[in-house]
Amino acid sequence: MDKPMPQITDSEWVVMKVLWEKSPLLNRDIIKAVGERSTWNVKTIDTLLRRLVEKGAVGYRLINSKVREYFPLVSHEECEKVESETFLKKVYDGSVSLLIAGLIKHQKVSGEELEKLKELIDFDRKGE
Amino acid sequence: MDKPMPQITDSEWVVMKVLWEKSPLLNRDIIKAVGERSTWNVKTIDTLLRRLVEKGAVGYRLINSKVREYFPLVSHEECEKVESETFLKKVYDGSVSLLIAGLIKHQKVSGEELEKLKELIDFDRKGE
DNA sequence: AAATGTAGCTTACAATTGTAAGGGAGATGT
DNA sequence: ACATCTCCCTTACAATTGTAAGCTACATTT
Repeated sequence: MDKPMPQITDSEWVVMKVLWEKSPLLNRDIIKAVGERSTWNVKTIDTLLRRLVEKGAVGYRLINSKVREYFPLVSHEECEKVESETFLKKVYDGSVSLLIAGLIKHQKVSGEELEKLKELIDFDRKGE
Repeated sequence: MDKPMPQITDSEWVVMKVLWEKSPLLNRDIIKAVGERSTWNVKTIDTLLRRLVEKGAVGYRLINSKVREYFPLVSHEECEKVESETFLKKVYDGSVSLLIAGLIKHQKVSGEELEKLKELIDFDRKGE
């Protein structure tokens, strides 16, 4: 019964992140929150939201005949996973090791982050 | 004098990877190598290559008046970096820790990879 | 030299994406 | 009740992308 995950574009991700953070939200609250994270025109945000509804990534409940409460229909985790897989495959042929090596090479990993990372790894290994 | 990095699409990445692996290459060799990694029609690969030349991501030398030898004009590393940054920003607000946590959560990191990863990290830290 | 193959140039064409404008109908303020 | 505001629906429109086909001119083979 799984529908294929809808394709969520870069711009749409911004809207989704707002809804994943807190939902349900009214249109105006979405506009406001997205507005803080972008310079898009209200109409543009409107379009993004509408497209997300069309794609089945966002749903809503009617509050009254004209006002809706929006909420995500796809989970943050699921979308993260799909995006990560696509990216990994495209750039690193699916190899996480290569990805990490790349991040380090490009100095995307600070010393502090390396520490956290080690903790994460150690924590994860206990579960094996 | 840096030109802005050309935008390289998903399909184009496949062609670039072939050229990064080995170059210069003749058209037919590119067709062959890409053909092994996709089901695209020759004409499609042709178009991708042409677009890459237009974008300035690929250059060529004339071997004779009709045959060219192609090679990358943008480095693998630079492109990796741009893609990684775009992806990180889009999905994880730029946080590498969140990315790693996500990869682990989605079980993209095998036990074996965790080991390699630790080595990488330890190696990297020696350089600090 | 004629035939054939190969590569490059031009064109195609729909879907997706980024970025919005216009209009109408119900909700709300005064 | 009238004006105004919100919100939703329809439409726009160019650029990019995926996916090719057709034509042409050298190059190579016989």
